[in-house]
Amino acid sequence: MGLTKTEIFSTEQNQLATLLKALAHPARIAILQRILASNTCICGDLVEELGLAQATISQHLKELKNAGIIQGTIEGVSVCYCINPVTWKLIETQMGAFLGAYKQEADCC
Amino acid sequence: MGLTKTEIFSTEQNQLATLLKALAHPARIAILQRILASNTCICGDLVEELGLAQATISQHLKELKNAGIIQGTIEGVSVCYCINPVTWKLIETQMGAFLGAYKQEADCC
DNA sequence: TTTATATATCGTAATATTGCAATACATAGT
DNA sequence: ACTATGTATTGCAATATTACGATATATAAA
Repeated sequence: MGLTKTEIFSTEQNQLATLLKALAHPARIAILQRILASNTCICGDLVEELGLAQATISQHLKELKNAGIIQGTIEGVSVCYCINPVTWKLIETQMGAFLGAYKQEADCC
Repeated sequence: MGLTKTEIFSTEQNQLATLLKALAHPARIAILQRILASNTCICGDLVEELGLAQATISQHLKELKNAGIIQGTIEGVSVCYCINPVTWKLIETQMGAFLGAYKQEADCC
């Protein structure tokens, strides 16, 4: 146990859950907001700006990369990260469909 | 360690992360989709339809309830669950702002 | 009151996540 | 080659999550 039973759910359910899990940490939200705010690559900077150790931030960046949410390019000594537009669009689409499925009708509870 | 450093992030970052975390499991997405599909309360039913033990589903329902995403009303022997419209709206707003902050400009990476 | 049914809680095992120090790696400049 | 700088990886401790059997609780029906 302690292992999610992915096999009993649909591919879309698992995919959306995986994407949301990658977003579901304040440090990763902060990292993404920092990238979004600059509207371009972010090279370095992140370690000084967030109050976390360099190893911790590198780990969060790796998770975002693994989920396909960001992509990195080596730029000399440092690495530049930016949003992966394809995955971002996917999140918007899947999340939009999920959230939009709620039609607020008569209150029942 | 093993404990998220919530104190170094903003209230909004922590709130969004908490809400997304509650959604970030295929079983909980499936539960919510089941409620959304019926467009009304769901009383019972969930245990037979998902392939998880009753205790496990009850635990997932509790997490969704704790996050304020669903609300339950005792209806005789069973309990009826439905979407909490306030929280659902909050998720839509916060997530919309977060995702909408991405303006796809020139590719840099 | 007893029984049946539905849901919640407890306890526990397996696994995952978070955070960081230490260290490795990789590139730029000297 | 050596050094400095930025990032990744490793190893580990603390904590959280997932799943479920067993059991408790609560209401309805007999």
